[in-house]
Amino acid sequence: MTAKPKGARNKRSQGTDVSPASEKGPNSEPPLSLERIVTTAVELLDAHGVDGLKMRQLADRLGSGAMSLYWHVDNKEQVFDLALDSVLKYCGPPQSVQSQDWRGDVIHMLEDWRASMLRHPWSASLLPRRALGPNILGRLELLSKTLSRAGVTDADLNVAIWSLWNYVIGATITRASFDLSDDDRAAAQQRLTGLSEQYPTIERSRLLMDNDWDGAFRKGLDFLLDGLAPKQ
Amino acid sequence: MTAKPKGARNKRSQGTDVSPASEKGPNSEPPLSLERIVTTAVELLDAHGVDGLKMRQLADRLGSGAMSLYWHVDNKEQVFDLALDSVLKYCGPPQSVQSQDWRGDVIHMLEDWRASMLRHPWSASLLPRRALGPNILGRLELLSKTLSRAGVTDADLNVAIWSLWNYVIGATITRASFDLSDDDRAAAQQRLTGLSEQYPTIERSRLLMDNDWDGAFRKGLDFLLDGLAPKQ
DNA sequence: ACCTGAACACCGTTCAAGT
DNA sequence: ACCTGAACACCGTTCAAGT
Repeated sequence: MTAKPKGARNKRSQGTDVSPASEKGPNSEPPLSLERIVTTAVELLDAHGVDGLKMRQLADRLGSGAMSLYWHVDNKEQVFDLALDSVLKYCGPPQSVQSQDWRGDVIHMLEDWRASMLRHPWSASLLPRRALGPNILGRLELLSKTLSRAGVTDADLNVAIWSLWNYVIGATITRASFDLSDDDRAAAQQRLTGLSEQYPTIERSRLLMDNDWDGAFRKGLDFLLDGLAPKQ
Repeated sequence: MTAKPKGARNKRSQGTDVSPASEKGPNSEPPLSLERIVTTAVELLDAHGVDGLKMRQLADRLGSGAMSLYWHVDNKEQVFDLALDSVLKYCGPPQSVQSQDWRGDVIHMLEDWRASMLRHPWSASLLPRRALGPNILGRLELLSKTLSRAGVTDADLNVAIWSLWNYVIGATITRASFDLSDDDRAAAQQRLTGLSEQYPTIERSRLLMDNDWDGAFRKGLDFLLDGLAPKQ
């Protein structure tokens, strides 16, 4: 329960000639900071997935002793929270000054959200289980404001937001986990072919292969928006 | 790589007077079987969540030595696969003989699917990450067949199925994880209230509380079906 | 204020062995 | 064919201590 540093603070010049970033020099590392911990955690998560993030390995990669992390961070859960939200920052649509195209703005934000999560395939499945960080709250606030301005009533607002949330989360988790396991997917389709008399329809359409995920995502999103918001 | 039993086989009479089912009698347990393992695994998952299932505890609860499980099962992953699919069985709509109401049939199956997963809150988040078992494949086959009969062309079929899948998965995972942590949710809304100048819109609509999840689910589903399938 | 190594509790799984 | 205990490798975290 002792006080701990919260925000990121000191930016230091990077001019000194250290070994290339991919090297694990056992010395001459900059001191630990929340910033460095989160950056490195994201790298490890990208490389090894949710189950592949180990506190010891993370400390090792940062060039510090195994237990030094625990001064900056309460526990592993918090590392997940920070890494997750760090990946969800949104900078807004291209030219944003009170755009008239609310639908375009919504689609831009949601497609960017999905793309950010697909760049870090561990993130989507983590998001529903963790506390909502500032970046994801910022996205929800922006979404609310845009839909509200587009004419969605307060009574319908929460339904609209959660429908879109559900759709984006489901689509991204599914897409990411199918991406993770190409072999598994092929094996599954293979196994399915062996049982083609039990599952003739999905076997015929090759449901588990050859899908236009991006197109399908956009199409379903259009249908939802058609229903959720009044046509202008 | 030695041969192992696959299907469930011997049904044995249960007439002998043993201790009541909730007792952990150290002896007089029936022998291990895939069936018993899966049933007990589901119980433990319901009680303690995904992270709360331990192989030792599972064996203990079954009244057998810690390592006996590994004769019936390859590893913990397989326990997850079996428990997951066991929870997804579908018995079909009420009176099913070639129903004319394809839309009602689809909605019935999807709402039943969602309800089954909500009864076992660990299941939804597991489903996208694991291999597809026979029960979930059966649901997808039925969905394909119904939509196909309703006039969805082969070219549009996969898009339709995945859109619905994404929506159901996203909605259920989100709902289940919010259910799991009532306190956390209240705390989150509380924290949000403290930052109301940063997130005024979602604060005002109390996005994180008081939601009609069932109604929202049904509404979004209707919108999707409107878009995906031709009006009759 | 910041970092560290030793140690603890826990957990999945291998293995050689029992019946 | 089916079950078992001992043992291994691994991992998050506590603690008492260093600078």
